[in-house]
Amino acid sequence: MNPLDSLLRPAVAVRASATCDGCASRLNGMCQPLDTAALDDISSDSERLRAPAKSMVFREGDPALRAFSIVEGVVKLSRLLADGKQQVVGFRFPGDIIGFGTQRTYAFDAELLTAGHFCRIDRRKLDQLLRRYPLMERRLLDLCLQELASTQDHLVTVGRRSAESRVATFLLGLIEVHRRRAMPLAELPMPMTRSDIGDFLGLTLETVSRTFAAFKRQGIIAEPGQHKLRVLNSDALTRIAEGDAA
Amino acid sequence: MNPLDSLLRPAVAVRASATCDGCASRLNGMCQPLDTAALDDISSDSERLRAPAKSMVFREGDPALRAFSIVEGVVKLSRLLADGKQQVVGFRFPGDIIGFGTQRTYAFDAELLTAGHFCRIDRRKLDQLLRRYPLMERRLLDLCLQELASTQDHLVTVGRRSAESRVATFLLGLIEVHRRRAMPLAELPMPMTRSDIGDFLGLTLETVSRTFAAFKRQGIIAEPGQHKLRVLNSDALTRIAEGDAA
DNA sequence: CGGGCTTTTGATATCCTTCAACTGTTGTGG
DNA sequence: CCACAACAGTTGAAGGATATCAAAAGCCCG
Repeated sequence: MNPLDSLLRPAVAVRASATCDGCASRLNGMCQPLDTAALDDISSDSERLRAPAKSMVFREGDPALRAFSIVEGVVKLSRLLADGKQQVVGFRFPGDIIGFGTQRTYAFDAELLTAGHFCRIDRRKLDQLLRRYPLMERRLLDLCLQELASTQDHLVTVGRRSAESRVATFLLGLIEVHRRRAMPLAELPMPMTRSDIGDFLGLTLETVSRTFAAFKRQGIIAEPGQHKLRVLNSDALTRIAEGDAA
Repeated sequence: MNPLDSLLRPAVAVRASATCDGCASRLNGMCQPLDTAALDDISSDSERLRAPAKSMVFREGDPALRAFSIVEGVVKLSRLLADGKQQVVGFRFPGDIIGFGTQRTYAFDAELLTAGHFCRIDRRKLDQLLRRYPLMERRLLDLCLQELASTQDHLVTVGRRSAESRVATFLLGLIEVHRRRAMPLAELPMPMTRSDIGDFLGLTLETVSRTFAAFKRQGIIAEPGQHKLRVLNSDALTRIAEGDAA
């Protein structure tokens, strides 16, 4: 398992698969094993919606009444700590599914970092679908296991690595997210703030800022504009991520 | 979600449920929703086995040919890093299930810390069972989601807390593990080494040792013998775990 | 009894946090 | 449209928490 997967979702590649259309096509990850009839079911049971940047998709503890498939936008998943700090559990991108599962309530906050566009399906309807199409349940289990594996990877990153290594790992993850989606790699959008990244990596925002500055000085990355990232030397990032100082 | 859950497994309480007998009774967590016929199926499909302390139940990357239900013993789950360090992902106790899922290979090493006693079921047989009893698949998904939630909790612990707070959280988790199993709380077995605990909490073994020493000095805990723990003031632990220095 | 762990404890080093000031950016209402 | 407030990012200096290195003591197994 690749340590970069920390911020990747299950290999929910946005396939250009035919049978899925409209909104349902984006539930791809979930629907992969289904036939056309099933997809029709889902299409009719789900609805699209838009939301502005900085709005909450759902909050930790809210009754988990629906699952969301991200069509457009970047979502930050986080939990609040007693002392007011937050731990960012991950970032989610188009094609990812959030809020699925069988728990009563959501386990974390989901906040949009950019304007967003979702496909939403009611929990009860999802349950019906699961009953009707057992393969979907298997698929959901797969997704969950992959998510578990990537969370464990992230645990390794946060628990045992230097600040430089953590930031390098984060950046490589960002690249991978876009590569898997076959999106242009020249200039990656990076809507999260230094603070978000710090809360994800277990660092302060100052340390993140300094590390970015160092990487820029070394010509490893560039930031051609706000929230835009250009990776100039990903090999160097790989080396740094792997923990060597050499 | 309780931060202590980090080292707890899904609420696989060992119910004194009747229908489950012999080996299958310990697959309780998995079988919970099943009827007697199904349990017979499982009983006949699973086998018991014993293994000595320090033996490996399975290794990261091995083909995931079977799932194990722990009847007796404590198992350490860990992943190896490039630089030779290890990250301990969690500890598992009697009643817990390890190695289940739909992945091709195991995602981590599973090593016995004590002598152990398992119930083992073949992956192919498990798949057949899942096909035959869809409820079991749902149950597996539940387990996975709970595991995910507790891993995220642990992420918070490792990412954002002081050494004292991490150790306190670990100890509270140990208490909770035993409480849930209705085992005697006066003197907890604690088979893991300082090094294991450090690798779990993202600390060095020296820091763990010093923190234990400090807690003993303050009369919060005692170690009446090797690998035995007595918690004298769990309120203090709770306070420390919650991150205050006050 | 001896060898190899594990644990403890000390001294020192270092990485990261904290605190603080300043700059740059964005969005908003006059 | 500009001024200003709020927010995001940068940079510096100092201090602290934890890692690292080292040595000795305790414990278990053969």
